[in-house]
Amino acid sequence: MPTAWLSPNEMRAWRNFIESVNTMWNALGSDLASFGLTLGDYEVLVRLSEADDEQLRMCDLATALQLSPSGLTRRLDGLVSTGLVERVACPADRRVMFAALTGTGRAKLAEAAPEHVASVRNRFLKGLTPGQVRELGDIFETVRTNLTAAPQ
Amino acid sequence: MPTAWLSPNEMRAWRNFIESVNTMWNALGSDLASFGLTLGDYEVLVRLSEADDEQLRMCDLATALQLSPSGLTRRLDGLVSTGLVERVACPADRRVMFAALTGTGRAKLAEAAPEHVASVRNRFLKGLTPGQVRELGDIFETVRTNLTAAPQ
DNA sequence: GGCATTTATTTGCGCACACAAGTATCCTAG
DNA sequence: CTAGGATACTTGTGTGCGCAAATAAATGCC
Repeated sequence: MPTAWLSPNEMRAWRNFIESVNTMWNALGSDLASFGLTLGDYEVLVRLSEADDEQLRMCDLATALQLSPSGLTRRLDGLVSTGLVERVACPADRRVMFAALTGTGRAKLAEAAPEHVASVRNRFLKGLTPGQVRELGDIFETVRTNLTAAPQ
Repeated sequence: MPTAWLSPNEMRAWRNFIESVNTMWNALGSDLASFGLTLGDYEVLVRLSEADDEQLRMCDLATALQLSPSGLTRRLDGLVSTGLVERVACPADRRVMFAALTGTGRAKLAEAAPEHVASVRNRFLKGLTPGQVRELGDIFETVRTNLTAAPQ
């Protein structure tokens, strides 16, 4: 297995990448904290707001968020306790629970979204040219496709 | 505060990015699991191996790894218990502890590194052109600089 | 129709980490 | 040389999440 070391360019890309991700994630999270939301909470609200009837089955939501079933259960517990989301039983299949956006949840998302978008710009996209943004989309489309293709 | 929504290109970049990062992180972690290492453990070994005398002060290591002091203490506990790292008291300043690579730790890193490099290639760099890799380095250098510049 | 299998969710448990407080040590001003 | 503050690390506590097991319900096979 002739595993070449990373080239200088590759090393530079990799190091800058991993160093950025963590910092950026923390920054985005603390920007959202003023709304009483975590990044994870926000993602739930976005997914639900985009869904038909503003609700999703737990398992579909877990998949979309790349979360384990139990992880989603717990994350939802928090959102339910603050009234942003509610659990709705499915009449057609009594195994499934829907996570459904409440009016409060919709309002909270509307309140936080502009700030979050500004945050993404500020923390991530700010200094990049339109060409770089396009390239970034291409690159991570490749990466994403690559990752889902190679399961193991 | 005229916060424009994300353009289609920006949205595409952002979504592909966040969707990739989590999956890639998990993949890299599970690639390392066969060596009994977590990604965090591996990072510790790399940093120590690159340091003078293969040792670093805890606080410097914590900063390098973007970890809280307590987080590093606990992470090191694991590595010490498996014998890959040891704590060494500093004679000059009795407050500080060095984290020092052991022979076992050096060997473990040498064993895991080629596989990890292959993993980074396979999970991340695989489908990218050299031009894209260079661009990636540029982009995340901008992002990283941007993030450290804007503390709040 | 009845039983094994698959699917959906929650609960028990453990791990990794952050924050705050505690302890030890060093540094600086007077 | 001593008091106050800064610095380095660890410990107490709580949170978020994954894995495995438990529960419940649907589905498929005979």
